Formats: sequence, C-alpha cells, structure tokens
Amino acid sequence: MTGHNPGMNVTGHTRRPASIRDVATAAGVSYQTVSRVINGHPSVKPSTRERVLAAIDELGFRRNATALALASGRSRAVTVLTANTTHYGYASILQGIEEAARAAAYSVGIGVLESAEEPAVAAEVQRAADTGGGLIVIAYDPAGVRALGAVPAELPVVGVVETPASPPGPCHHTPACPAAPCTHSRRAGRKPEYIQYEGLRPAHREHAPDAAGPALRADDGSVAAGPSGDRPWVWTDDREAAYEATRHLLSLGHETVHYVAIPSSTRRTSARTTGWRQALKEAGAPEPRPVQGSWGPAGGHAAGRRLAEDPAVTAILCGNDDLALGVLRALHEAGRSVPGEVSVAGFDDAPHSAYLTPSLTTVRLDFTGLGRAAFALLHGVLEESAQIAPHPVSVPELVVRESAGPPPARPTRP
Amino acid sequence: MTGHNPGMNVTGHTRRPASIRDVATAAGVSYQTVSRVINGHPSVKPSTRERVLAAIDELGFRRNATALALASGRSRAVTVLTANTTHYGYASILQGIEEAARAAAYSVGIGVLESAEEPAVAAEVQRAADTGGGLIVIAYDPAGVRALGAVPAELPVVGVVETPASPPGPCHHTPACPAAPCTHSRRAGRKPEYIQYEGLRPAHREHAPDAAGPALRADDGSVAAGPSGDRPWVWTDDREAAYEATRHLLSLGHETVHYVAIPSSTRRTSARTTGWRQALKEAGAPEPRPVQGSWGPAGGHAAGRRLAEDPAVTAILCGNDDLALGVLRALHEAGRSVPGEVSVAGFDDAPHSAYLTPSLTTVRLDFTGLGRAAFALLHGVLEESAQIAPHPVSVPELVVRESAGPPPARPTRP
DNA sequence: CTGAAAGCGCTTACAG
DNA sequence: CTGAAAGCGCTTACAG
Repeated sequence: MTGHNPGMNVTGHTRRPASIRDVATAAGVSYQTVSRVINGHPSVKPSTRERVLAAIDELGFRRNATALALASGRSRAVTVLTANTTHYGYASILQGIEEAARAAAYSVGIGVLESAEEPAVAAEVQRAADTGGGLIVIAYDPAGVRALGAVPAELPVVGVVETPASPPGPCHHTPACPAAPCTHSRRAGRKPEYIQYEGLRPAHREHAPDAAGPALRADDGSVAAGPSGDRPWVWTDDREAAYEATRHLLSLGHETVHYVAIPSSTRRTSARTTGWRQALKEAGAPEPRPVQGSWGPAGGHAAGRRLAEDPAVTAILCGNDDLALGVLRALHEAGRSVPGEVSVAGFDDAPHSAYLTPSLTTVRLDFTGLGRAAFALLHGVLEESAQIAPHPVSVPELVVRESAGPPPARPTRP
Repeated sequence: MTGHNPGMNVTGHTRRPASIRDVATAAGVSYQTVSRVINGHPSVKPSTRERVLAAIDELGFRRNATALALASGRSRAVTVLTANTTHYGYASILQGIEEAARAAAYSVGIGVLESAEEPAVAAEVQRAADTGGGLIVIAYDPAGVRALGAVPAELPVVGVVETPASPPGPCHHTPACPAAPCTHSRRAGRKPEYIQYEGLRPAHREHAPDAAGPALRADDGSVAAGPSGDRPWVWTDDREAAYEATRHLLSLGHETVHYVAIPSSTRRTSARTTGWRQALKEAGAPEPRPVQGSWGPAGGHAAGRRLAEDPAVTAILCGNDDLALGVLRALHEAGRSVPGEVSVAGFDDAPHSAYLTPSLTTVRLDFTGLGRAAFALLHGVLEESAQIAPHPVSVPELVVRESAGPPPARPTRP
C-alpha cells in the first residue's frame, strides 16, 4: 500500500488494476509463470496455463503497458510528426497510419510541428522521442523535412517524403553487411507508384554508419544525399502524376498549361512542378512561370486572379484541389467560364472535388494507403518478426470530370 | 550491462541515453539528489544544483517518461477517442486538443472508433486506457457516445458532446462533499456558448458514487441522465446556432425552411434539428420532415435530389457544410438556381465554404477552441495544481454569403 | 516445466 | 540539505 493508490476501497472492490502478482496469487503460481503465460511462452504445463488464464479472466487483468515498455525496452507505439493534421493529404496519411497501427496493436501519438524554425523542430522531435517507440514523419514541407533530419540516428523512423533522395532504382545489396535485408523497389502495374526502401535494422547500423547506406545507392552507382538521409521512406510518385495530368490537358488541345504550385518541401522545385515541366518540354509547349500558391483555397484564389487577367491562359494545373477551388472561384469572379474558356485540374481528389460546380478533374492519390505502407515499414524495422507484406499503394489515377475540356474554338490570343 | 542495450559502442560513444545515475556520478552526488533537481524540489543547495544542472547539460540527459509514469503513476498523456479524424469538425477539435496539450507538455494519442458495435468500442476504450493518462472522447456520434459511456469510472475523461445531459444551468454545490470544487457554467457574451462542468476529482469520487453527481443537477432540481453520465464535458450550443440560422432564412421571406440532418449521436433528435424546429414553431412556419443525410457531400447530394423535385422548397438548412455542398450540386443538376430559386445554408464554416460558387452562408463554429477547452478541463482534473483558466470558446456566428437570399418574387407553389 | 533474483529508470517516504 | 531503501509492474537470464 503506497498511500496514493490503495488496493481497495471501502466497498471492497479492487481499485488498483490487477497485476501479475495478483493473478499469480489467485492461480497459485509464481508471477514469473504468469509472465510466461501472457507472453505465450511454450514451456508451461497446460493445466497451469489454464489456471492462470482463468485467474486473468476473473480479475480482468490487463498487462501494464508502461511497465512492459520499461522492462523490455519495446513499446508498441508510433508517433507521427507532421506540420498539419487537417489538410486532406496529411489527415488521410494519419488515418492510414492509425488504421495499420491499430491492427498491429500499436498506440499512435501525434506531434504537430507548428514552426519550421530549427530549435522548435528539434524540441518537437525530442518530445516525440521521449514518448518512446517509433517515429513517422510527414516530410512534405520544410518543417517536416527538418524534423526528419533531426531524428537521432538510434531512433527507428520512416519518412513520408515528397521525393526520394535518389532516383528510384533497384537496391544494391551490400555484401559487407549480409544481415541487412533490402527490400527491392516494388512497382504495381506499369507506372512507378511508390517505392519502399527498407532501412538498416538498428542492430546493423554500426556496420554502415555512413550517411548513405546501401539502400540509397542508385542505379548508376551514385550516392544520393537527399532530405531523408539514410532513413527508410515511402512516397507517391507525384512527378509522374503531374506529368500525366499535364499531358491530359495538352491532349485536349491547349497550347500550354499554367501551373499553380503548392509550397515545396525544400528550396528545390517540387516533384509536381517537375512533372508538369517535363510534359511541357516533351510536347514542345511554352513553359510559363509557375505561380506560387499555398496549401489552401485562399492561395489559389490569389493566383487565380492573376491568371484570369491573362487572356492567353486556357489551362491551369493546380498543386492540389484546395488551390483549384480558389482558382475556380477567381475565374468565376473574373467572368471566365470553366471549362468553356479556361480548363482547370487539381491534385489529390479530395472528398469535395466531385461535388463542385463544375466538378473537378484531378489526380487521385492514395494517401491512406501511403500511411498504411509507412506504418508497415516502421513495423518491420521495429520487430524482427514482423514481415513487411508487400503493401500495395494504388497508382495515382487521373479522374476526368467537368472542369477541363478543349480550349475555346477561336483562340483568345492575338 | 543487460545485453540487449549495451552502454557503449565500439567508438566509445554513449548508446544508451543517460540516466539519473549517470548524471549523479558525473556531478558527484546521489541519484536522489538528481531527482530533486529535475523535479524542482526546493531543498537543494544552490551549488550542488549547479553541478547537477551542468552534468545534465553535458550528458544531454532527458528524464525517461516511461519510468516516470511507472514510478509516479502520472503520465502527462491524453488520448483522444473519435470515430473520425478527417471531417472538418473532428479534425479541428483534434487540432485544438493537440495545441493545448503541447503547450502543457502532454503527449497526445489518438484512437479511432471504427465500429459503433459495443464490443469493438469497449476494446478501443480499453486500448486507450492501457496507454495511461487521461481521455477525451468526441461523442458526436453513436460510437463516441458509447465509448464515453464505456470509460471505467476511475479513469479521468472529458467528453466533447453534442448536447449536455441536462439543460444548462448553474451547478448546485453539494455541501456533503466540500472538497469537490464545481466550476460554474461560463458564458461568453449573451448567447449560450459552451458550458464546462468540472467533474469530481478522482480522490472524491468515492463520496459521490451515484450516477448523477452534483454537477448534473439541473436548475429545476431534476437529475439528468444523459449520454455523458457524470463525466465533465464541453460543447457548443448547436441548438442555438441552428435556431439563429433558421431565423435568418425565415427573415429573408421564406415561408419555411427544409432541413437536411447530420446523423445524431443518439436515437433522439439532434441539437441542430431541435434548434431548427424551435425557430419554425416560433414563426408559425410549417414544419417539413427533416431529410436524413450523412456526414459527407454524397449524403447531401442524395437529399438534394429529392428536395429539388419539390417546387415548394425555397430554403434548405444543412447540418454541415459538406452536406450543403452536395445539396448545391444536386440543385445545380436539377437546374434550380441558388439563391435565385432556392436558398441554402450550411453549418461549420469549413475552409472551402467561402470559395464555393455560390459561396456558402453558414454558421461558424470554433472547433479548435472547443478542443483547447476540452484539454484544459482534463488538465484540471488530472493536476490539482493546474488552474482551469476560463478558456473562451467563441460564440457560434452566422456568416452571411451568397447562397441564401429572398425567395423568388412569385412563389412557385400553386 | 517452474521459482527466486536482478534490473528497467524513475519517485516516494524515511533517515540522518 | 542529502543519502540509502523500497517500490511502480513488468521482463530477462539463471537456477533447479
């Protein structure tokens, strides 16, 4: 009886939850035997196992997760570090992680990166590290990228990244470290989809302390040094998706396609921007300057106002659906009809996009699948026994709706 | 050296994080003294405190949260139980909770109630209880309401509820339990907003084991037996907000207002439905049957199609903005102009609502403020020292935009 | 197959 | 003001 937590109250009901000692007493065995039973240890006589199980049931025993974590050093917990929890993509990734974590009996915590400043990010990473378990960081923005970089090497982490550090290609297994398994890039269908690189298991880290491990060695033998360092990651091929969307707009007859960009995770140009640019180049279309947007509709609205002033603009690709919503609104305010005069396409296929007027042509991305894949990867790093089942993430898919069509019959440009 | 966690690696760097014993050795004191320093205990000689602090800094010591939780029984953690993490209201409440929790150095976990079936809900509550700390349950739907009801009495929990169990009114302090403080209902401004009832602190629970504690005794002395039982809760006054929105539509000249409902948290009619009905009654307007919707735009679309067929319908209030989006789309498909022929109003003021065409008249609700308030309340229950600062949640506010206007000059009804 | 010991990293009384 | 002891509820070797 420690005073602050008496075992019983006046009515004689147990107050403090039953411990393995309570179960042991009830079953007439030592508490070590109870431990064996709850851990599925094979060497327990069936009859005593029965008695223990009965006692567990009777007392409503639940193993104390805190004590388990302290004694064993493992914690069956994952915390998600992210700059945002409400935008469609972020929220869906979080949802996918939670789903998979729940299925694996992991608890999931979240930590929001409110600032992208280095000290604040470091503090948030520390906080997450303090709670124990593994980390998943959504590195779609500068705060996330910095957080991923600030994770101490000994912590198990997987990044959800915008672009892998190295061009995707088959892994080169390093003979020097035979114990480090390497998951080859997996592609579902023809198109590149997402690639899982399995990081080195903690036990083998010491064999390959250099920044770019074997999993990061690209096709051509060059060593990548991207934002995600040597940590395992998952991603969707945004570049490819933007490429397809731009080609679709071009195929409708537009001379070129303007682009309203989401903020990039790094100083360099984003994957979506790259894909858009590539399609333009291949088609020999003029390449307008991308308009910088934000994440929300307000940014799209501002960008749309500027674009609406230029009569030469007949097609606009937006970095996400919220941006597209703002663009649509700005075009409406400017009296330019969609898709009659201007075509608009988005990115993500957020839940509201199908119900807009006009409904939005966009690219569907499987964010929840991405979240599940991220967890599966982390799970594999955390538990030797957990096998990383190939976790399919569906390929980005162009969804054609009302907001994009052929350009005006008689071009408005002089 | 336990084998699975050696203190050092080959290069001589510390692998295992520093413990208070390491700090004690470095500072030349006992580890109990280190404990005193990190806990801000007053009786430590300034000079030794200095030395300890220096050692802490040098070793990069961070107190192990798991050990702290096990030894002290307190855990500075909150887990949020919710049926959904992506809808605007739910996601925003979660955001508010996380914000406040982070400021208080609490970790936040989430558990999704995927099913509303009793066994699944109970299992999820158990899982959340296992992780330790306090609970916040979003009880806007049957799954959440059941979860709130399934929380064991000894666990600290606050509910975010649709409607308080009893009509809001001043608390009746119970002289029999003088130690149980009771926070009086707080109103910001004229309109009812949200009320915080502070539950009994754990230490005093035994004095009032009856289901309805003093905090639940309503104005008239009747004892409430609502969905949230005797737990503290927070809420926004949806009834009042729906009442105002309906009155606004009526004031525009509509003969009556149709209603597309979100699912209710209980079998009884929802707070929003009640407010709508009350406004109609007061105005002597005919009361159409509410159309049952879901949470998303698809439900609104289905409801909108039916309402579009009835030429007598000139005004539609929707249970949330996503529903309104679907209704808007259905009206457009049916060739009925908004607001020319039909007026539409939503609920929530989701981020996209201002950018729709027509932009949506709606009621702005402060969900993040509600989340912060929920955490503040829990914090007060968890820590004697934590003072529950009056945590203002802004009053629901009608936002008038383009989607609602006067009815057609010549009524379309026969 | 099962029990007794030591330990995970802390805190909380209890001594001095 | 500071140290030595016992304990939180488990697990992991170590005996038998």
